[in-house]
Amino acid sequence: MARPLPQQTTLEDVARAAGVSRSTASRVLAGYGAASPSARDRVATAAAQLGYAPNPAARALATGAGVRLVVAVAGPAPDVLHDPYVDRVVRAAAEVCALREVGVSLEWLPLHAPERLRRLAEDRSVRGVLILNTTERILAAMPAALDGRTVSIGIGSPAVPSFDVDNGGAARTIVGHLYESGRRRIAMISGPEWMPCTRRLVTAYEQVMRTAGLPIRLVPGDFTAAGGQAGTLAILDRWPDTDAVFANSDAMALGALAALRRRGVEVPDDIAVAGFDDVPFAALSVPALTTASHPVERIATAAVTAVLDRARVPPATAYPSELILRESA
Amino acid sequence: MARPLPQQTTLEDVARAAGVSRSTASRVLAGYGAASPSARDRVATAAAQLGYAPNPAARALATGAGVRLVVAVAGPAPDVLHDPYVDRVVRAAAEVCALREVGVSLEWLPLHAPERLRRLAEDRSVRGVLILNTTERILAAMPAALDGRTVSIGIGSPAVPSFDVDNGGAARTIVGHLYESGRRRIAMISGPEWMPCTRRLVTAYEQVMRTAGLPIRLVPGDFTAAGGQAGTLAILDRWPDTDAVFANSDAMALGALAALRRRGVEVPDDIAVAGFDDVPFAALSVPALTTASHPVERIATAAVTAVLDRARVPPATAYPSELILRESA
DNA sequence: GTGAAAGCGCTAACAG
DNA sequence: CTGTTAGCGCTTTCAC
Repeated sequence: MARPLPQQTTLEDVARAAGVSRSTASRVLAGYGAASPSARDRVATAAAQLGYAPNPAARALATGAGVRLVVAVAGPAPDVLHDPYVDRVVRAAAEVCALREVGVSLEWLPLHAPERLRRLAEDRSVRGVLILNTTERILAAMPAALDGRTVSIGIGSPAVPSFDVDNGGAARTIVGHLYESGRRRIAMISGPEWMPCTRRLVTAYEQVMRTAGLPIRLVPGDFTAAGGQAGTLAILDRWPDTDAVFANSDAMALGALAALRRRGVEVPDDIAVAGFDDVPFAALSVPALTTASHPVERIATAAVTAVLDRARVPPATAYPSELILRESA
Repeated sequence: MARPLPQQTTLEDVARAAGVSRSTASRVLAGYGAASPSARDRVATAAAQLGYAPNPAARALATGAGVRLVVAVAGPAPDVLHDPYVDRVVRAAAEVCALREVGVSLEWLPLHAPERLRRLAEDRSVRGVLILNTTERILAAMPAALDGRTVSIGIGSPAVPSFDVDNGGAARTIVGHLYESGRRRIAMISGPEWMPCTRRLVTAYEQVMRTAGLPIRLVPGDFTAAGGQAGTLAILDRWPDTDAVFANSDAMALGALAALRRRGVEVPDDIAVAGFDDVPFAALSVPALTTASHPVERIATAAVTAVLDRARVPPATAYPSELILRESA
């Protein structure tokens, strides 16, 4: 046995001090269930005086509610966890969870083994699951036991509410901006194929371009700076007259900037470059990066709050992204 | 009551399948306490077959061990939580914790109200505490009830083991490198005054400079890019012949680069610039930033593992930082 | 070496 | 509106 912790005030103590039964105290503190104003009052006072704080473990055991929120990040390999975006989500989640005395744990969800979710479904310590990089396949494999305690930052389903940036709208805004500033031969470096958001960005880009009667110039990327450099060189090779590059992540955009500099191409004079994400250093690059900013923390907070409170939420909540105009486009 | 979760296999089930009592099964699974080889074997088999996983909440309730790890970040204001460094630590912690089915929550620890720790000490859901930006004052205010379940990334005390980068050594390496590459008028932009690591970097810098008979040129910074710009301008003003700037964070170094560019100063030809941290974009700046890389994830993992396992660890573990030579110095 | 029994702190029927 | 009662799943004395 671990060294005993200092005796903490328990619900029993509160009840005794308030002169009611434990159940009544429980009801009052829980907020629902019947309770006379006087009882309600005495319990509240006693709890405040004694500095009562419920024991989450006991509560979890009694209700079967679970004590932790699992952030499950889908991806082809465990290294998807090592991404500043994941860091931001986990941090926001850990902050929200702290208020409710629950903790966050972080796991990789193999793209091709969505049955791993079953383990989470059966684990009674799991209060809720937040899925990142959600794919159709994962949604299809979602165990029913997870219904009502799973949310997605990304695509959703009837059983899994979605909280996400309006990626399509954001892409249209960026491409629209490039168009309005006179660019006509706009290339795009997309993200990894397996990510659903990639498709949405690609579709939005293609729509805008086709509507404007402009050529599609699309090369695949991988969200890394190296990938951005490679993609940019590929674009320069295939379509030398390109006058704008929309990289679907800031890391790739920064890579694009590096590649162009090395080639002696002036940004934005010869070629405009736009990124996506607004990472901290997008403002510090040379030239400073025009990009789209996403309220990641706000989204994560809303998603986590929804799952912790078992709130009824709309099947999909879209968050606007903001165009951040700087020097590069 | 939340919708009932699917029935999970419980210790009772395992015991029944193994033909022993719950207590015996518990002992076997816990690993200590007496048990005949045969019982030991049957229980292990049954547990494996049934895919038994203990319920952490129940265990926590029975042992009083707690179900979450709190990452407490010391600082003057709640916004200390919003820092990529904190994100990295929390993410690493959440990854390690997942293996033990515990969660992480993140809290601000007011610099001037270390008594907040008492709340954590009394909270029976808290399995352990990881303190960031630890100060002497906080160590002094540490409740005894937290002994044995608290670790620090930063300075430590007899009661609180420390896991930290050898900041002094790292600073000596950086300043030494500047010296060896011929710089003699080396200025430093330090971090916030209240952070203990600031003092260590300052001391190391001063030692090296004094030993070499060189002038001390120190300006305060705040770890932000804006602060780095301001600090650099101040340095240029006060000591126009400065030939190197050591910014105590990459953000400040990047700010320094921006300020110097604006002033038409060539880096590294006129002035060398070195950073500290090796953030992802240090490699992408122009010129690419020479800096020191710290094994943040490794440190966090070790610290969290130590506190979760109640391991006996040395009072202080120092991790080496690595000099990352790039273009700026 | 093993099992019976008590209890961790809380919630939620269910009678009154 | 309130108290009684029965657990949630696990650990841990303490007799046998």
